Amino acid sequence: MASEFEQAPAVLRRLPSRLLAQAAGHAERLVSDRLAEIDAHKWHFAVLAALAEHGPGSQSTLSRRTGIYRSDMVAVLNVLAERGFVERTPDSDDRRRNIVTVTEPGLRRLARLGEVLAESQDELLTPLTTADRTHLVQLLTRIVEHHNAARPWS
Amino acid sequence: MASEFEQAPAVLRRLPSRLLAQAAGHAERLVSDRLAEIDAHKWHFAVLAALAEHGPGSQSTLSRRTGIYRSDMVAVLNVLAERGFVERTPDSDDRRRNIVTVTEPGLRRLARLGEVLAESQDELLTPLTTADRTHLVQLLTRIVEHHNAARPWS
DNA sequence: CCAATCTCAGAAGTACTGAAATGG
DNA sequence: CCCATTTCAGTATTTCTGAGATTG
Repeated sequence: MASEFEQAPAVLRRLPSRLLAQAAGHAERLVSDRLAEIDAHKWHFAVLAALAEHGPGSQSTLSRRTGIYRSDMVAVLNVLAERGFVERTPDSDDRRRNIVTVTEPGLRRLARLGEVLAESQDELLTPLTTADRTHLVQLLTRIVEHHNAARPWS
Repeated sequence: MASEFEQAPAVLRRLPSRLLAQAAGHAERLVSDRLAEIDAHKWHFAVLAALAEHGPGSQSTLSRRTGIYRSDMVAVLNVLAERGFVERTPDSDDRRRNIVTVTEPGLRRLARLGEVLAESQDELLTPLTTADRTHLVQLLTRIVEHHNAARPWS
C-alpha cells in the first residue's frame, strides 16, 4: 500500500502553478539536504555571493540584493560572523549602518557552497538535456522578471 | 528609494532552484489572491477536482490524490462540507472510513474555481507564447515526475 | 496484538509585521 | 520632528509529526 501510486487528477497535474510549486519543493529539498550535510543554508550562499560580487554593503543593501528580509538577515549574519565568514563593522560615515565584508575563509566557504549547489542543481535537472536546462532557465527568468517588474520589490 | 532596484548577484539570478522558488512564489500569490476574492482556497479546487475526476473516496485516498496531508484534509473537508460542496458519510463496509462525495453545488463551485484558476494561470504566464507555455509545462512535468518516482509519495 | 483511518494538538521553517533603540 | 538602520518579538501560513480514539 505504501508503494501504490495514486494518480492526481489530470487538471491538477497540468496546472502550471502546481507544477511550479512541486518542482520548487523538490528543488528546495534537494538543495537544503545537501547544504545541511555541510552545516550550511541557502541563505548563507546568497549573502556570500552578494558580497563577493558587489563588494561590502550594509545589511539593508544585502537584504535588497538577496531577497532575505532585514529581520532574518540579522540571524544569518550572526551565524556567518560567528564562523568568521563575514565581518560586521560599524560605518564611520553613518553610524546607524553596519558594513558587512566577506573574509578570506568566507570566500573559500562560498566556493564550497557553490560546488554543492551545482551538484544539487544537476541532480534536480537530471531528466533534462543541456538545451532543455537553458530553455527552462530562460522561460523562468521571463516569468520572474515580468512579475518582479510589476511589483518592484513590493 | 522604494522604487530603486537592487540587482541580485548573477550567480543567484540564474540558479534554477532559486528561479523555481521565485516563480512558484509569484504563482502562489496570484492564485491565492484571486481565489481569496471568491472565498476559496487552492486546496478546495484540488479536492473538488479529485472527486469529480475519480469519484467518491475516503479521506486518505483524497490525501494521496491531492497531496494534501491527512491532518490538513480534515480542515479542508470541514469547510467544504459546511458549505454543502461535499458530503462526508461513514463507510458501512469499513466504519473507520468516511466516504466523501461531491454534491451538485460542489460541481458548480468547481467550475467557478476552474475559471478563476485559468485566469490566474494566464496572468502568471503573460510573458510566454502559447508554444512557450506548452514547453514549460513539459519541462516541469519531466522534473516533477522524475523526482516523484524517486521518492514514491514519501 | 497489530494495522489503518480520522482527528487534534503542536512542531518547524519561511515570510512578514510592528516597534524599540540608535543615529542622521 | 521625521526618516533610516539594526534588532527583537511575535504573527501567519504551510508542511509535517505524534498520538489518541475507533474499528478491522
